[in-house]
Amino acid sequence: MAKIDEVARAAGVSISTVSYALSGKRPVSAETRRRIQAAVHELGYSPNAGARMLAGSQTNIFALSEPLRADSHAPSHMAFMHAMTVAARRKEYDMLLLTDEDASAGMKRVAASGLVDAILVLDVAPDDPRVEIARASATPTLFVGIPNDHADLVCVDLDFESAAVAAVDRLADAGHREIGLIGGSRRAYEKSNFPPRVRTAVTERATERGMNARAVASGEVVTDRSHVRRSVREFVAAGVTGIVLHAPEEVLQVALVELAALGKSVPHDVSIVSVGSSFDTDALPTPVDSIPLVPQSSCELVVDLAIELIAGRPVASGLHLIPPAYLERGSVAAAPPA
Amino acid sequence: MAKIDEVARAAGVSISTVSYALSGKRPVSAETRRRIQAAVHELGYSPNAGARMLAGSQTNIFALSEPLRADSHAPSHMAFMHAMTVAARRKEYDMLLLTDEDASAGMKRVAASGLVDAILVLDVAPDDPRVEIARASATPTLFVGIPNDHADLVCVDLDFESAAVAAVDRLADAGHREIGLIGGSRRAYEKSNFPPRVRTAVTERATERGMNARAVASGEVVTDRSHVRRSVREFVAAGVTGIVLHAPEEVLQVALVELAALGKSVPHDVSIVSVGSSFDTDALPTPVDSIPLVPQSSCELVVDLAIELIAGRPVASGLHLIPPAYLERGSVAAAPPA
DNA sequence: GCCCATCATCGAAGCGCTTCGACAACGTTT
DNA sequence: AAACGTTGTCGAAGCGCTTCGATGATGGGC
Repeated sequence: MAKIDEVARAAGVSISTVSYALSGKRPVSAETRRRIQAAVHELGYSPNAGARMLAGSQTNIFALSEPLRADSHAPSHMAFMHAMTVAARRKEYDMLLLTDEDASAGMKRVAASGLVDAILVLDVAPDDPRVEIARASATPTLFVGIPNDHADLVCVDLDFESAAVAAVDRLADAGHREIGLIGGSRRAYEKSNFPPRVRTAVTERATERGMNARAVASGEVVTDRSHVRRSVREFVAAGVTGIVLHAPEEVLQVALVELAALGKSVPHDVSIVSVGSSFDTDALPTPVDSIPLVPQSSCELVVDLAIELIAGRPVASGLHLIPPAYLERGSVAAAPPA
Repeated sequence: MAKIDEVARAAGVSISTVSYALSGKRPVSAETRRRIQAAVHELGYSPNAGARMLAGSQTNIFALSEPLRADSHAPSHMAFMHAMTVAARRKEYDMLLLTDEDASAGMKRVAASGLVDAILVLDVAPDDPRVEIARASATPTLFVGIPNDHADLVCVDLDFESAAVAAVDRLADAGHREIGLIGGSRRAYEKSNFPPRVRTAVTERATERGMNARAVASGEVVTDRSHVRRSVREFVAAGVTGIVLHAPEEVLQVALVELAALGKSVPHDVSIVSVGSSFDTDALPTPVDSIPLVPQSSCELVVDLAIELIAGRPVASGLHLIPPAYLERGSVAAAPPA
């Protein structure tokens, strides 16, 4: 743990010159900078975090508020936490973890103690209590996901409505007239914001395009796959030729297996599109067209916005929606003749 | 963001008295303490984290090194990260997340900058590169899991060997003579330390008890359940009456379903014990006897040990094994007559 | 009634960094 | 040759806290 004065002495300059050379906030001659960098390397110098926080006004730490409920879909949460931490590190920020039982108290604490420069909120519920804390706090707070009451908050999310519309349009363009939506678990519909948004957008767009849409929620797939299988059978019996799926990976797997069991081939008999999935549909036995929810995109955007806010630059409050991208994988074909 | 001098003024005392009243490091009269606490509450005072780090020698932050590989079992990792963060908070510590791509560099960085008081390492691989960093670092570093080369490291883990022995003994005592072990995925056997430990312990103990044991790995259950089902069928065909299972929840589910499909009832025809599972076997449709791997236990212990090290108190280096607990759930019965 | 503990409190010195203002040393402009 | 901006560097003042040594006030022992 070398200190800045040791570096200064080794390089034959003053402490402030070392500081300026490292921060780049004032010009330092090339030769001096070289000597300082050599000394830094030589001594393995790394500025003391506490001193930096105290003297500068930044901590270079974000807080990540992630409520880990027992029923959460762990892989998605992991993906987001990981993507967020990586995105932060790319900008020289570290990530401090806040847990659920701590959510509000934790946010207050890290803000009040100046431990973090900004708070990033994941897995936002429609009526999330963290919204109020955010409003009351002077520490920039950004949301990934959209609470009901989001005026004057900075929220980032995939544009689920557009994604749903794009999926429906793709099927409509291929001539499908009867489509089905398989959503997530009932719990997802209650605790999250976007499943109902997708459902509404799918049914509305289908109507606009003169299609007939039916929607079902998946059950708790980990424990019981029968619900999804039954839905698939009912869809097929009802003449559905296009399926939009907005659910975790397991649900898609089960649906594909059931279609195969029914002797229906994808995309010849039934076309299928996955919407807002945070997993890789290319990794499935049958690749599936998808409009993915890419954690990296949301996380990088939210980190960038956080940095803008920290720097005191203006950021538009309200929704920052990420335009959906349609990945063609051959699971959509022309509707079979009726 | 009130500061300590404002609290001091409001309480009519000096700054140092406030500090002592809050830390308890020197006696302060009851009356003075009362006034100070009132002022703290009134002003919403929370000590500045940076100043505290700089002046004191502690940061009250742990780093958590968690390599999130794509093939990791997200639910278990989540459970551990969460348990660790909660355990830390109970001791007034915050948790800083280190990602894999950062593992070694990140550990060095947080140690060199004095950002954290200790580093906690999760998901330890047999030949984990983080072991070397730990040895070279002055910052206390503790492992949950056991690398091959663990001399002079502080490692905490469930006593998997004893757990395996207890499971085998339970079956042996019930008169079973032919048992089968279903392990985790092949990858788990390569990347983790404990699956082979369990396998070895099970087969050795079975031999000691005069039993015949056969062991199989599960395939990648999320994508392909056939592997586990085949193993179960083969076990049954070979006359296995007791199954030890050391694998994720899904594997157990599949095994139970397959047993039912074969017309075998648990525990009447086949007894079954889960070993080292971090999930709740009570939540299954059929509760199953288990010797669980409880994240809270490991995490609380490792946090306690970290605090001892930080305080400069001696901690035995080497393995700190958590004794297994056998949870009886009625899935083991006397072996049926041959 | 005096001396010496004991207790409660205070002042001041850092902790290691950032940043502001100052100032040489130099070339440019008049 | 005087006046001026540049450029590169330095000294010193904090940032908000912890902690050490010192000091007054109190009370018990003789």
